[in-house]
Amino acid sequence: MARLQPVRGTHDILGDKSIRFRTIFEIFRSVATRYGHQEIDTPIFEFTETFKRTLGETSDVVNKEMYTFEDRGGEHVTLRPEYTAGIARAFMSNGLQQSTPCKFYSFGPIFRYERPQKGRMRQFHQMDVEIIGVPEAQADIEVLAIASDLLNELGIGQHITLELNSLGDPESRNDYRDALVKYFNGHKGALSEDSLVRLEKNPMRILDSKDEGDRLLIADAPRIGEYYNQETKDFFATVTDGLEGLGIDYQINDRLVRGLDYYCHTAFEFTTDQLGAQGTVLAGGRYDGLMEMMGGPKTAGVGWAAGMERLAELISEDILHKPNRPVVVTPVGAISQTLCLKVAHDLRTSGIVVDMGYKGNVGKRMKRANKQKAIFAILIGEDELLRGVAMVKNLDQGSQEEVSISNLANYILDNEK
RNA sequence: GCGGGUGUAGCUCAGUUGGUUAGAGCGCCAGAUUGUGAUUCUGGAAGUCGCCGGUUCAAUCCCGGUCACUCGCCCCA
Repeated sequence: MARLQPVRGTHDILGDKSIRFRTIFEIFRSVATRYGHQEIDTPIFEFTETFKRTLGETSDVVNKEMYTFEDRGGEHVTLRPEYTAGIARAFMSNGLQQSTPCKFYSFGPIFRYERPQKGRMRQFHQMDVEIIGVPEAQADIEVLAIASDLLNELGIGQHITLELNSLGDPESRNDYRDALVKYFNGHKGALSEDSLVRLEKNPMRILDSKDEGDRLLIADAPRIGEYYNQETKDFFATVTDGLEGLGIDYQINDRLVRGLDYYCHTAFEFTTDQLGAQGTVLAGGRYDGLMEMMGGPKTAGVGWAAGMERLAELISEDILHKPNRPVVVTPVGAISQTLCLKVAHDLRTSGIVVDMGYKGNVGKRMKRANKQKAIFAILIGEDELLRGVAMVKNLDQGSQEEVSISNLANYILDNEK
């Protein structure tokens, strides 16, 4: 038994969970498709270099969270810890610079070597949306609209807040970073241990700190808004105006920063208070510097990723895309076995969900039909066989009536809800 | 990677101040009911008490380690 368990932080997806995943993905696909996005599936692993270069050597994702290994050919590869780098790589590999704008969506497993918690695992699943090759703020608005539509159609929009910030263009961002470093350097003695490390590696991260002492300092720290140049202000105003025009609520959070190095301008997180410490359900932003950093031509991009497992915990039972309740075909005695197989097959061909047990007497089979929440049981014995009819029992009402076998499919299609 | 909690049947959980055969509910299987389900009744199967080691005449219980889960930190979807 000891080893008959999944690797730490991985889970089997079956039953109710599987239905939840499918429901979310189908709604996601429907929304993304309506915005003209095309599906893209990139490999679940890439050369390690692809992620190292884009995520930044100092990020936690690169330093302690990647599933990296050497394959038999001596290549250094890594299970993807996020989507954007792989999609950007695919964009360049396939020469899509010729075909911008590119609007993509994707769904699949993501891997991070982390300590598991609720809503956080080592293999989890993300849905991803990217618009590549559009420097205009309209793309930011559109991508946020997709997110908003998705959460609303999942029925959880009211539990989720959109937190929005602008990291500014590179000039604004650098000015602000310098000001921040200067400020915190003057208060080193009061900073937490974690934040002292952040000060060296990723100073803007300090703004995120949950440490109480840090929070006092942060309250008086320079605000990013004070360092926006005109271009940044205009860009951000276009985004917020667009959201207001679409009736999408947001909250400016100027402490919201991104862990990844390639973001600029718009950064956002959709958060909830219903998932403990893992409140972020969907997050993303603009990454105009990414492609260049990867060695390609300068290409704008904006997108987001949403965590499937976290969304699956939030959606309510009644939006689930469950399969139709089955109809159960029940031979009464061995004599009608062959006919029942044929009847079941014909009903399936007509699009009806049909189950037929493999053994057992009528009582057993009815019990099983009930357990499967079947809507009808179709009983065919010697008597019915000879007369070309079937006994159709409505398992909700307990009533039954004879229906001619040639008319069975129509009868069921007319009477199932 | 750091700190706290937990681990007894498929599931939810009792229990043993260390002592012979470890319990319940739900679920599962069978029968009452071999041409009719849901209720009911009767019976049954199912546990290396997470794993390894230590203390002890004796450990599911105490101690150590380990694995997994869980809550928080770091970080993130």
